Amino acid sequence: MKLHVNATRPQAMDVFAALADPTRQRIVEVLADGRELRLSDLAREFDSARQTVTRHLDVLSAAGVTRTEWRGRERFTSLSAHAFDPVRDWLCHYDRFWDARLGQLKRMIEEG
Amino acid sequence: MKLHVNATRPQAMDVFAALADPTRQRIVEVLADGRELRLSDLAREFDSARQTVTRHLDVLSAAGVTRTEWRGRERFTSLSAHAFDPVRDWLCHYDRFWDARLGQLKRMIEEG
DNA sequence: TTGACATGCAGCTAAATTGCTGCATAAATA
DNA sequence: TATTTATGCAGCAATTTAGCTGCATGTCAA
Repeated sequence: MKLHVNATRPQAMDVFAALADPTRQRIVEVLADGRELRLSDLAREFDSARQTVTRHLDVLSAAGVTRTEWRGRERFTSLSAHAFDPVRDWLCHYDRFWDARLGQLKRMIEEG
Repeated sequence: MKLHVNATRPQAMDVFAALADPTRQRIVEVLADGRELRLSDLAREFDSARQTVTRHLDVLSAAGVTRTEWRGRERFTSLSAHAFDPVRDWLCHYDRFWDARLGQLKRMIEEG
């Protein structure tokens, strides 16, 4: 999926799309312990073509979930420190909605 | 996207997939103030075919994001009370990972 | 310099997704 | 009863996605 607004500030929807795939969820899981992994290591781990993993990493990094670092000819990928911030923010947004609704409900009850 | 495990307990991935579409995000936004809306009202609101909205509502309710209530021939949709719980849980899971990593880092520093 | 290795880029196929239309069905209403 | 209304179901076309292969490029090491 294309980035919703621009390339520098991934929106929650991009992160949702990035996480809506089982292979990418596995990638995130493998990276979750903080390791930096090479592209070909990931490909071997998942028993899938290197080019396939590349595409998934493109989606993840476009969504800001992962970061890429080049050392010589090797591409290392790790989880971004702010990987899931958009998701957190998105949840907060709707939590506010719900708090307001609970408030309403409370008033309705109190006022009979 | 098919449900990842079974139909009764939507996984975070199903919710991610459900929220990874702009039309469905708009539906969620419209429902967020707690209203119950009829199918045809939603279709009119989004200026799209009723059958298209039906499909989106199927995805959302399969992911546990919305609930459906029938009254006579009318189908009302509202946000589920636990709409985003899987997302919250998913975040908590990775927060634990990060806490553990911070703990490791702390120990490494303290122990030189 | 030469060979091996890590990766990118282009392109192909199968499957899933999103939008639509047409028609059938069931419920409310005149 | 006949008509309108709200919806479901089936199916079609365009787009996107996820997997693959083949070949080109660039880097390291002998």
